[in-house]
Amino acid sequence: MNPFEKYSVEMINNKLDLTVLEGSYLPEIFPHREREIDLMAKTLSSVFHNSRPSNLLIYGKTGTGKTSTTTYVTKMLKEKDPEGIEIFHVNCQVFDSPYSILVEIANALTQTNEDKIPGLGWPMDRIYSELLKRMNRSRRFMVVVLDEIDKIIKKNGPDALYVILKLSDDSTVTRTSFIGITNDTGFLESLDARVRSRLNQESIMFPPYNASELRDILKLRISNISGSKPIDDSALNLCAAIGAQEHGDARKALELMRIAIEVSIRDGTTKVTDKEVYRARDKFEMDVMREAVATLPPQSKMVLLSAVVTQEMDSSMMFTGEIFENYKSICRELGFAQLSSRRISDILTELEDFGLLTTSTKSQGRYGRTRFIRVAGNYFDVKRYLVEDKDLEKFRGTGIGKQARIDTTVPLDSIPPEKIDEKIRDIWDATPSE
DNA sequence: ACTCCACAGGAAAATTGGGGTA
DNA sequence: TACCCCAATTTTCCTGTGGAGT
Repeated sequence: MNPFEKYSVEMINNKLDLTVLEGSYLPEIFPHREREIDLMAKTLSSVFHNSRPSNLLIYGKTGTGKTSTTTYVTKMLKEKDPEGIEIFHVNCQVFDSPYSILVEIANALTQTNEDKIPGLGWPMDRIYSELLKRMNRSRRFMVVVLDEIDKIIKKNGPDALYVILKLSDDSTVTRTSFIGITNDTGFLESLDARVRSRLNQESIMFPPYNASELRDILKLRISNISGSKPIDDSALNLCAAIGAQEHGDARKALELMRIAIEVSIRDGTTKVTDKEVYRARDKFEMDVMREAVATLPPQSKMVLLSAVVTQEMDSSMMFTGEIFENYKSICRELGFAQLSSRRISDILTELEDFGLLTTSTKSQGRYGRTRFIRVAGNYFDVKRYLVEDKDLEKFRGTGIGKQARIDTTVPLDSIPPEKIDEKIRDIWDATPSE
């Protein structure tokens, strides 16, 4: 018997479809967001008076419904006038330079089988004029949603946005408006005045949900689940409470509920109780960490491995220098080229951003000023994820450039140190691409 | 008051590899 | 094929810094 039979049958028998609890699900009703939706609609409604809507800046913490309400409102706007309005949603975490964003928009504007602009190689001004050419042909209102807009500034400096926002001046035929979404409340201050005044023509703040608001959201979503699984009221309240604790995060509350239901199905319990929610929370934390580790670039994985090993050797505080030293020997051992200490410093910051490390800069007087670093959460779990990771387990040549593997049939010792990088390059060049 | 450790983190140069053109 | 342009990534070089030691 297929081992999945038991579980899938229950899914089918109960007609349980949990997609309404997933992050990508776009609801039709947004409880406690009436004010925000109205404000957004009021701003965008300028298109019906044939004038360009003001640019809009939306802020609020994660899971306060910024992205989904914006998606909903813009979708409704387009429904009102499908011919005259074009909506683009750009996730700036994926497309994080002005270059890639302009290319993305230009390629989305492709009509018929016009050539796609390659993601690399073209000069910036050519992309810009090509985009303008394509835009001015369509004779429409265009609304560009820049989701996680703070990422652009963070990666490219304050001038990056200026180039993009200039589009609304230069596109004479197509009137272009921007909606920026960010969860960084200090974002505005990091902009210089000209960009700020352009972007912040209107702004909407999304306040965090409180526990009772989260409960309303959960109730509404659950009522949309086709099929049923009994859910204790207290379990529902618990999800809401945890979500409220986490800066009013609806996404987390919904995700917890989804996992709790899955746990309940897997364990064959008759209903979802507090116990399932608590187990869901543990599973959630671990999944987040596992995912974060798995998606790291190979070099970051090695730095993290070094941190784990360093902490294991000496459970007291460790600092940047120790991690760098151990990182170097791990590289030697595994046959990876090593990056400079400056780069490792940045990677450590990145790992902190991912929540895998916690750091605090401390001054030790005579003994220098450095960051003290801890592996976040249970370092044994992190180590397990790393050890079972294929990048660190086998080092098959799936990396690129310097990240490729050294041929283990050639003892590392037989290569003079100054030739090692060259050797890696040779092997990489000889590696047949897939 | 002055030094100086061990870095943090900014700026600029250098390297890398895709893409275009001749 | 050789060569130039470009963005992205990494290295090199650099200045700044909090406070224990002297």
